[in-house]
Amino acid sequence: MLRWPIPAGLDARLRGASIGALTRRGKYLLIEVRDKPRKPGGDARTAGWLIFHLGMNGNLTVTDSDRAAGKHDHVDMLVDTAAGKRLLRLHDPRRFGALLWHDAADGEPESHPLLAGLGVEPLSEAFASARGARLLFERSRGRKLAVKQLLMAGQVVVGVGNIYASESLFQACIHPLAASGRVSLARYERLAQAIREILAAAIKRGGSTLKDFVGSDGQGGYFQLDCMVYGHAGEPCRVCGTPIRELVIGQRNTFYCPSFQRV
DNA sequence: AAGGTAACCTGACTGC
DNA sequence: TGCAGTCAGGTTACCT
Repeated sequence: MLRWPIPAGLDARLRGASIGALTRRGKYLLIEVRDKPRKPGGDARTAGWLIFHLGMNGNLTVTDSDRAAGKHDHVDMLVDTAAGKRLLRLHDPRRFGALLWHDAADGEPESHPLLAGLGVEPLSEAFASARGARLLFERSRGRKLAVKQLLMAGQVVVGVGNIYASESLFQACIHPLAASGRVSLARYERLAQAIREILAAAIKRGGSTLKDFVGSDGQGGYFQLDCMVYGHAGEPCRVCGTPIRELVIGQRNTFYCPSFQRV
């Protein structure tokens, strides 16, 4: 049992099928599942999509087919590869992750309830240049929600987790508690640009490893070392020397420089 | 409808 | 050594 039960009958549905396109939406991973052609030489048909979420600590690995399942290994899928039989294994100690099925009969995966309300990809054209700023601006008018919560809600832009929200707001000189509906377009332009830069830098550094995160190469990331505010409560701001402050917004730890991050 | 908050669950760490 | 308490990279569900 992960966040939700794994769909009943999933194993039978996957048996004999093949893997199609691998895509991602926000923090959800999508594996297209294709059925065998009805007759030899026919076209493989999209049966549906496996939707994975890794929660806080989950991981998906490809491992030897005879490797015994360990603690917190929840799902094994036996896959024929060019290198022989391998196991695609879902491991998730904290069980905040999920494995769901979206059937092709229900349309594109974007229509799945968990994906339907997601905002734009931060590194896509839809968030590029002034467009991201305009999205944040327009979608926040009339709202009192703190700007950090707006970022993390994923309804306007996805992928901005707790670390990157604090870091982006620092770079844009915006106080995390600023009412999102009162932030100007000009400041959202700084923020959108900060989000793109911070995420690109984090990707370049292989992500942020606070404890156990590893990337697809099995190596930890180093962006946590570049964080200006996250995890630095009480230390001098690397820009102005003012001690970094920490507060809790929406149950999440938040770090900021009280000197030049303004509401 | 928006906003707050409780919940899901385990492991690592701290302090007594 | 052990036990209790606290805290984590995310997201949904359920109140008001």
